[in-house]
Amino acid sequence: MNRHNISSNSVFDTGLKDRDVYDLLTKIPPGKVATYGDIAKALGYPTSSRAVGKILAKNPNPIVVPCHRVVKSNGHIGGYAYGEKRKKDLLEKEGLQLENSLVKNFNESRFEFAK
DNA sequence: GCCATGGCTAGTA
DNA sequence: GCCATGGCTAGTA
Repeated sequence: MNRHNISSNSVFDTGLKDRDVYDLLTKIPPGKVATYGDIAKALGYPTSSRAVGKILAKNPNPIVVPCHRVVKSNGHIGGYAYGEKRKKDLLEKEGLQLENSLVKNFNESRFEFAK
């Protein structure tokens, strides 16, 4: 951080913006999931899946931003700030079928972002 | 240097 | 389950 950047999300930043990630997440309806890579791609950073994970780890507001609807590309549910158990419970409550930590019918459960 | 990834492989059931 | 990779960021100079 320096005098040219008021924050890491400054308009002078060239990278992925936290705000854009959070905004996009609010579009995923209950019962659907997206992958870290999907989010990155939809925002124009096709190789930034790990950066998305780090942004979600900062977990701004779990009430309005459904971080729990973001999973790994192989269907594993991935991590969660409040523990994987909690993530599973939330996803199941929303109607997703899980087998251990894997999303059943993964393809059918994926949300497609508008292009 | 880290890591809430991803994808490929070995090894079990 | 392992490891290669990308991209962020803490922390030094």
